[in-house]
Amino acid sequence: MSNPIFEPVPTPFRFSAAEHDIIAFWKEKQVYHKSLEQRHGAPHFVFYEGPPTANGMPHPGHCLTRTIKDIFPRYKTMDGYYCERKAGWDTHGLPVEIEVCKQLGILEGGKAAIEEYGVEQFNRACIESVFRYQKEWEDLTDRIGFWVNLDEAYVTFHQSYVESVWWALKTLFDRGLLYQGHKVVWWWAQGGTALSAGEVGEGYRDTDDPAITVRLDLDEASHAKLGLDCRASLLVWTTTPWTLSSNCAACVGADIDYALVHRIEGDTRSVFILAASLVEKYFGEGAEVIRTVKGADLLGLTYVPLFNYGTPEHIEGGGESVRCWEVVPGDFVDLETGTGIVHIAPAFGEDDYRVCKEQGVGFLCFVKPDGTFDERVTDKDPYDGAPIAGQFCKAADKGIMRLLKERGMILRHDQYKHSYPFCPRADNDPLIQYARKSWFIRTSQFIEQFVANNHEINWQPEHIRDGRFGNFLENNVDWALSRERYWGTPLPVWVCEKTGKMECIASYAELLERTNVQGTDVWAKAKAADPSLSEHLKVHKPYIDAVTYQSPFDPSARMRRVTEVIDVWFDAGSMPFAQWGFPHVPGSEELLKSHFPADFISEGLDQTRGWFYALLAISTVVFGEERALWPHPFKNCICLGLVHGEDGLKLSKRLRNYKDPNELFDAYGADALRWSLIGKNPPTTAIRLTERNVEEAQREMMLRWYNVYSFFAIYANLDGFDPFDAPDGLLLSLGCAGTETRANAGAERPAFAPAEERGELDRWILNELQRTVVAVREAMDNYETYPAARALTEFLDGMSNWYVRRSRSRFWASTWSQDKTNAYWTLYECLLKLAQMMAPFTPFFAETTWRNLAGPLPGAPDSVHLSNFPQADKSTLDWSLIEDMALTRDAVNLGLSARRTANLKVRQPLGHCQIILASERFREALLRHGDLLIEELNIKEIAFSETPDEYVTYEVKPNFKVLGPKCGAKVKKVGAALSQGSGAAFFAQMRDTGAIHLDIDGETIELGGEDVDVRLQTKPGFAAAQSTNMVVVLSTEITEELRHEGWVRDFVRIVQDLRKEQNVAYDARVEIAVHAADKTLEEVLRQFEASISETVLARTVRYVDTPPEGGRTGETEAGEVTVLMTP
RNA sequence: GGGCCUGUAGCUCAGUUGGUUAGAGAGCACGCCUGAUAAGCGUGAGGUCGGUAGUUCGAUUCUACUCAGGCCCA
Repeated sequence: MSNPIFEPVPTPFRFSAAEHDIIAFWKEKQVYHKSLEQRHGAPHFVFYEGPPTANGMPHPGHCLTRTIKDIFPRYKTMDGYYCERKAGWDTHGLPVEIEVCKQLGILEGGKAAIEEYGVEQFNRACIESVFRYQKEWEDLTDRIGFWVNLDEAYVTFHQSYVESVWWALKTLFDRGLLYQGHKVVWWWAQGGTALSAGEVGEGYRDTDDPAITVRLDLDEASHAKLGLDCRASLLVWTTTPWTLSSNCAACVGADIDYALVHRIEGDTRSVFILAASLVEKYFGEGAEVIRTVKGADLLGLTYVPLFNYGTPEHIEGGGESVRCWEVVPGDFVDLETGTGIVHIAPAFGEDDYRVCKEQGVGFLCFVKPDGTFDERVTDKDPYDGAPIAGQFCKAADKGIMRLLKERGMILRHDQYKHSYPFCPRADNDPLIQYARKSWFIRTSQFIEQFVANNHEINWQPEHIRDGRFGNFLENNVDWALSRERYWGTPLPVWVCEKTGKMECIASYAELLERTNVQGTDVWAKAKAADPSLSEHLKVHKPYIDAVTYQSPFDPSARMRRVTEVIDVWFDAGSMPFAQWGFPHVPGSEELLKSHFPADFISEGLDQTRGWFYALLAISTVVFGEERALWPHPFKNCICLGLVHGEDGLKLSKRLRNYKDPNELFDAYGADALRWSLIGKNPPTTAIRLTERNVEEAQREMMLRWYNVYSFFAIYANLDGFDPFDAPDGLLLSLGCAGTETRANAGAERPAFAPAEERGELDRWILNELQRTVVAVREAMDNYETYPAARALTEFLDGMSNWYVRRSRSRFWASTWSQDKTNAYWTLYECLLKLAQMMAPFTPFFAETTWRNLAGPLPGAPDSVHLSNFPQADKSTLDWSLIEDMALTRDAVNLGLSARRTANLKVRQPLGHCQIILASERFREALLRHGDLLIEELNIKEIAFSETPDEYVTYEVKPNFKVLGPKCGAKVKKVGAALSQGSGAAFFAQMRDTGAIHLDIDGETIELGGEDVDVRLQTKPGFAAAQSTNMVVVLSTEITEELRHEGWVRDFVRIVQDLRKEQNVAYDARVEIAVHAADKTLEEVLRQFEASISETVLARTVRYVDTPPEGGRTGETEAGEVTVLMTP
């Protein structure tokens, strides 16, 4: 032991400390860079990092994404690919602006407050805020073992990135795919800004609103069309009376039935039109329905606007061709609420806007951006005479309703409780849906291509493709690109101030090439005044806004940039090319070509409509539509489930329902955390990150692995096992370079023997190893971590709980034999290959074991991550070996179970056991492992019973899976016939003639061996246990000889316990003094003294008459013994 | 309100051409073993496979509806 081959393994093992050592080792030796260099010239495995934002703290959910993103690149690199991992940061957008507003204390002031503060100062604050938590992010990345190149990360606000995005927008602009229109947003009128979806989601709460049913009177022309001669009205329902003045259409479902209901009001007759199924709800049972028509029959009917300022000249984009106040079809009409006819105000509803656009209906808006009615609204509240104009829209509801009631236009007035969003920044301000001028990309034109492209992607889980993502694509609407904000990629469109004609600019340099460029000095001055300003700010607001040039459309006019910035999703989705600065940066084209499309990406499920969509949409639209090139820009995508907290609910900062990842790292290690995330269930399902799970992962996987590793290291060092003479075949399979074989200098042990020459147990575990390699590769190649993790867990279990357990005595053998050599080589290979297979999942401990174990191996890489992932040939697997061992383990378990039932502890040897088999084909396998059974069960012999009827009864049942398809409905009768007859007789018939004949309804049916299952049932009164395959019956007779052997084992156990207690070295010899209370026991001990001494390494054994001073007393079946042990 | 996902042991989860004794882990209880030892092994208890109906000789599995939870959207 003076010069151990392997580093002694510390006990207990500190995972966290060891991981820090590994991180230092990776850094010092630049292992990540080496892993790349080593694969230089190999096929690329392309990975895209979805950029996180570093202006928020990383939380436990990010542990999962970073783990998955690490696993596959590591795996593929070990498997021979070249896989760069370029990090990225998402830096623009509303979340950044909100953070800064909070810092500045101007959050509640809306956009006006930012303008007042100054856009220049504001954006400088933004750029500083962007990397607020960069260190925390980098620390997490390191600590969890995510290998990614942070030094060359792409950053979305960098000039090269912004210009790349500009280039993409210009290609769209030039192809006519970028256009201006309206976008209905959730609008915070008081703050003058649209809110992000997230913010809107936060603000929903239950509120009471008026719900009124209003009549829209059809005009004369429409009366005629319906053949009516009296006043006729469509009934519409709304919870927002203030939107009625901007009504432009009434929407019906083409397939819905509508009723024309006749009513007498005073002395006038009227007809009301509404969904047929709602007539009773509105008019009671006795309503007179003149007739029923389909929605399709109502299309094109026109009606009189509710308010007199609803006149054609107010219609935006007006003119002869624009229609208004007309019945149009819509697919969103439902009959749950309202009348089946929907009031359409395109300025105040997304569906409304869409349907008007599709139908060519005009646009009306009488509400200003600040939420008040404009001057064109001439009505006054009949209650107090206050003008509606100037009132806040929602506040005007009351006056408008009074007005309509007075005119007899309201048929019904209810209250309606529903969930409605308020501004989370100012609780009492209701949000309104409001159409804003906006820029769009014509994505809806590409739906077919999106869908086809999507179909080529391998999604994990699979249902995303046709489910969530597929549905989303099919319902695609044009991408609303622009944002009326400050900190974002500026929309690179310049407008001629006279003609309104536009140009799109693809880079700053291109901008400078224009005629008579002015305004660049604004940036120059700012930079001169403060040289610390980031150069990248040049392409941002407000500096870029200052740059103007002479209009090519009218020499007297200037071109000025539009004011908007763009959606941050467009930034993120542009990363395949923008990360290289394509096409402006020299060399970017080659980089793009070699890194497109990605083989693998992964993010949380919530990114379906975010990054995943942005990537696919931009790529499809920008890089063409050729089917042959699909899928792009990613081939495989894992959609991770959401990480939930300790309580199973979604992570919440407020509830603090999760532990800081760093605490978990310290307590259990990053490996355990990683394994708990991917090894316990598929990462595509919702995952609970609990301390218990991490602790469990450590115990189940890491500690078990550590135990085997430690076992090996202890005995290999004791025995001086040195793998220096590993044959080339083994070296090669481990990915070691191999060197000249060193001379077997004075080795006392037998040489390495090939697997096929080793014993059954060795061949078994090596087979299991092969099988595991096959399973892990199969799963990983299909981007499924969970089946891979299960296969690995099972392998480790077999290795620890069966191979090592069964092989212990071989390692302890005092002299080298071929068998001992074989055991060492077998376990050694298993541990090394396990380290390689686990390396992608638990990179730290895999590295720890590899570095120690492979150290003495000629030509072994320094790091497991520089080695090759194990190969395996499925066709050479010996399945019968695997099955036989499973059968043997089954027999052992049954024997142990029987022992327990009979209360016979394993230390008590028994004479024999009888095994009764359900099938003779098991016999040979069990015979082959007879020694193993004898040892595990501590019996003298095994036998296959000649008189099974003595112990068991038989039940012969149909094998439904086989028989079902053959006999169909007759299986039941077969089953009945079998259960009525004697099981033993059927079993005998089957055994003797190979078939069973049954008479069913006068027809003879022959059942072969495959057609039936035989079940064995133990008769009562035996120490026995059964499974589907066999029954194991123990002989419970204990002869004197057996009893004495049991005593000896009791005694040995007491001494061994003492050795452990006194910390006696594994190989140290001792003297013992014994006092046995029972004289017979002493005699027995004397009789077995030689074997006892050998087992417990005793030089001498003394028998004394009184319990020795300081001795330890223990209990045997033959009473107390007291033992004193001295070195 | 719409789309998608999930409901299997007290807990966390497996379970594919539909086949009759539905599994694992951890926890619990009991026991065993121990030269891996702050480990290891076994046994046991615990199930209307969310519910209802249908298809079928047969449904945890397929279909429809329904209930509960989650996510995305509204």
